[in-house]
Amino acid sequence: MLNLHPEKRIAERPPGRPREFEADQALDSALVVFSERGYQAASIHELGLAMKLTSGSLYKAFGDKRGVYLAAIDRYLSVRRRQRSDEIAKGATGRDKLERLLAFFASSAWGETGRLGCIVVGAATEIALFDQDLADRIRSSFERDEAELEELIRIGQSDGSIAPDSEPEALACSLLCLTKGMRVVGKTGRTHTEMNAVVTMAMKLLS
Amino acid sequence: MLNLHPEKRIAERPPGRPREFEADQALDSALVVFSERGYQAASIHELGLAMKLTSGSLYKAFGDKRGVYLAAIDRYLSVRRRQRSDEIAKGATGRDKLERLLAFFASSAWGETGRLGCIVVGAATEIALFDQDLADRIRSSFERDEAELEELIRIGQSDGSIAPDSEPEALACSLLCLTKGMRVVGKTGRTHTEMNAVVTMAMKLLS
DNA sequence: TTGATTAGGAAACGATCATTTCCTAATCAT
DNA sequence: ATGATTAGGAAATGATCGTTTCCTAATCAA
Repeated sequence: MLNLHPEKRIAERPPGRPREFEADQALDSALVVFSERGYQAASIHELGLAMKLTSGSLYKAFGDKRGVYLAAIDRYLSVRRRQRSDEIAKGATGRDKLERLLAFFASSAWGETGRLGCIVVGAATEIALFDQDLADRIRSSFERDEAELEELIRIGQSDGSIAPDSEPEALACSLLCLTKGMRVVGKTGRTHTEMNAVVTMAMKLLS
Repeated sequence: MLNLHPEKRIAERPPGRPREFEADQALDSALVVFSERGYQAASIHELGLAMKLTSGSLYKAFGDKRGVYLAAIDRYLSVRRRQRSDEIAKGATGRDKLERLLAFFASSAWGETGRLGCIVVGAATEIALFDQDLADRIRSSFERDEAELEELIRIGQSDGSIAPDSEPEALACSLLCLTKGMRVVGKTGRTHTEMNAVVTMAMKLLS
């Protein structure tokens, strides 16, 4: 008898011995190592310890160190995007949505989370110049952030919660710089209060 | 006869074979390598090529790789501080001084200079967590930047060029984040126009 | 049960890297 | 001129790192 849904069966359980680890969970552990140490300083051994994998399994699952890094970045971007859109959805007006988004960035920039740093910011400063694939990822992530900011500004201008006279493009670029900078400054150890004050200050730009 | 000024003679020409390179010039070359590659990825060989020094001379002059890095950072901070205070001195009012300072940061964040990146931002994201000496350097550099911004804001409030109602501390922290973020975003390749627009936008915060 | 397939994991490999060693070269004081 | 001192530089060293190899273990299909 013909198997009418072979791809479904394979999706449910691929051939061979099953993995003993959750890829996403392992990548979350790798993310911590990469975030605080950067790409170059994170050794395979150190990654293996954090991910609870030996070098062999790690290479079998992700190809090479760069593969782990790219997968960790993709995982990070995916999780953050979901969290962000959840936050934005809670806002009623464009202004409210934007403030929630800025507050979301701020909440990652203080205390221990702030010290950990942002893997995307790290990638931008460390290797964006020497890895085209990675450079494209970073660039498109930044463009997405910027476009999201600009969209919220336009929404706010439409619903009257944001002054119509400021240019959405320039404002979005400025807020992009501000949020990325918060992650850099946050590496030196900042407080919740300080980062909240930055958000409050940024909101003044919307009049 | 007693040499009444031995320290002066030594300062003019120390004993032994003289150096065949200018330390500051070599550090400027090292700075380029460290800025674009970061600390870990910059190899001694690569540094030697850029600085036109062999490993031996490099170790004799700077101790080790970390010594080159710290010296390059100190050189960078010293040069930038001089350029900055020169720019600030040109401004008449507090507002004018502040705008010149922001424009100075912006001028390093676009085009090829922007792609090169900032060694201090790189150090903050890459190794600030694992090197106390370096962490202190980064922190004090950021604190100095922030204090300078705050001072200019207060000057502007005194001479009436900046609105008296905004809090200098929160504003300085925000501008610190903004300027550091410009260097991160600048790594992805931005235009003079974009970065100028960010400065213009930031100036709106001053009323 | 057997074969195919994939994961787990220890060990080894080859390359690279930071650092040291050791010799030569240049300068100054005597 | 000679000794002391420091720089220049090639070569070697020891460690580490990313990666591969190879064997065992687990799962499914037949």
